[in-house]
Amino acid sequence: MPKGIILNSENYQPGLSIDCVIFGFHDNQLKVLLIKTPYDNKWSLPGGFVPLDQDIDTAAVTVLKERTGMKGIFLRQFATFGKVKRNDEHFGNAVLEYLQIPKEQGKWFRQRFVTIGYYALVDFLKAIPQKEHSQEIIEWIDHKEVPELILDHALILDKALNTLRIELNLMPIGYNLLPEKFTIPELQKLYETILDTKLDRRNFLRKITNIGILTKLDEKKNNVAHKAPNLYSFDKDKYEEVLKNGLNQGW
Amino acid sequence: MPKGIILNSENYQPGLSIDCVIFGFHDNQLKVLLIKTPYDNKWSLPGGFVPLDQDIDTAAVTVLKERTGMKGIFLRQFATFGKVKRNDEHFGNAVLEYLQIPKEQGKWFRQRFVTIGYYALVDFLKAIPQKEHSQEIIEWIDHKEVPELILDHALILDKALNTLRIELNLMPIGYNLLPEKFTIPELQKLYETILDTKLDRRNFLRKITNIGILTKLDEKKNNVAHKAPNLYSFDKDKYEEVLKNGLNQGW
DNA sequence: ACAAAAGTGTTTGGCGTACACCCATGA
DNA sequence: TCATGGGTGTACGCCAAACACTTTTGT
Repeated sequence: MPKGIILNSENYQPGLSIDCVIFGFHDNQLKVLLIKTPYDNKWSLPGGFVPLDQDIDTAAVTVLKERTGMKGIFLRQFATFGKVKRNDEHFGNAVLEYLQIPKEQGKWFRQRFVTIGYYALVDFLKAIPQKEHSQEIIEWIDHKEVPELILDHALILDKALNTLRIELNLMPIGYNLLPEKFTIPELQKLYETILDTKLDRRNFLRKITNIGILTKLDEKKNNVAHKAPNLYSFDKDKYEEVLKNGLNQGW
Repeated sequence: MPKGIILNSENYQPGLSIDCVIFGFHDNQLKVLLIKTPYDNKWSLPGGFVPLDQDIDTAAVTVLKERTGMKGIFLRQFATFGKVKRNDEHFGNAVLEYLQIPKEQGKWFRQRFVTIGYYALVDFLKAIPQKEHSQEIIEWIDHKEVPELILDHALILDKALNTLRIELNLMPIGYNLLPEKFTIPELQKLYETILDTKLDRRNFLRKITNIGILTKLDEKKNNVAHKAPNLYSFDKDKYEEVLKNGLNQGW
């Protein structure tokens, strides 16, 4: 929240917030969009409050649009966090001080906030981090080099990543994180990064093409060291279909 | 909430509730614990509010304990529901009227409630539905014969069941829903009921025993028509281990 | 004896895994 | 020409799916 703009707590769902874990993929790294808090040396997930007249999903979409300039993005609720101690007193006071809110009026910030976690998958190149004001620092950070986060945001991030790992088995994912045209090795790197393992190239190719959502383009990536890899795109229709039905049925 | 006992809204997290989808298994039916609303011909999921000094998970445990008399049960948060319109005006007024609360003081009930959904798996025979007061009607109802529910509870129930279906592929489940000693056909019926399909007996046996969490007992079920099936129990240690690591790794 | 449910084994096909060779390109 | 990464194919093993016969027990 920008300094000086005091939110009217009457207009928001009390004690409830949204936090978004926004994932992007670039330079073979899984990145997370984080915001530096001005009053502390910690970072935070982009988040917001829930207007009384907005669905929680809508509020999450709003956060995403404000922070990436993008609409119609893959966005999914994954968990809600509501430990009594998740707002520590220290945090509340630091915010109040920074925003110069008298303590009596600071009830809003010191109450326990229950926060609903959403994670989003976005095309790194299309999502331009948006500052809410000129001094704000908002950056893509490699998920392996995440600095100290406020509150329980580390826990939230962790849970988001875990959810992503599990959902990777239930649905194809690259569609949202890669540009329209991409190569199989790029897609594989994405999977490897998310899962934090190495995968076999040949087996990966077979498995991913067997899903039937990829279209091999008659085009190769250029300006590239070594042999030029083939470009692919997602078959949107088939992708949607698989999304609905799921991948690994199991039983 | 029992008639006449007016809750002090000061003590609860505003605009937030817990709803529990409590599953049991009996007579080859997947059952859900539901409560009849006194002021309407609809039913509702057991739920409650979140005391300011309680974690949301704790509040869910409390609901479960109040309603089944059981502690230490399988309980899992699965989604949070917060559409603006999920509290319809009509519902709020009906509650207020029944509880004889003046409309001015009824702000608490007419605000939009965001509700956190939990689902629980319990041993039908051990969980005795607990009334909060003598007139209350609380019953196990076959999930295929669920009557009309208030608000968006049908949606919540649906989502819970869907989550259960998905998690069935990630972990063994019968442990929580069956008595200590059970037969393979019973376990199979449970799976069939949850998934709403028929499974092959022989393949099911192989698959389920291959997981390595079952102990074949030297004992058969008696007082049963036809050939007496063997009794099994879960190997708690191995079960816990599998729970941690998950079943279908996928990638 | 018969019906209904339980126990058991085999075959087949597909998918996951492991692994090796050739090709294209920039340095 | 060499190093690096990309593309392709094959053999093996396991698991899942399909399927039939025997056993037990109550009626």
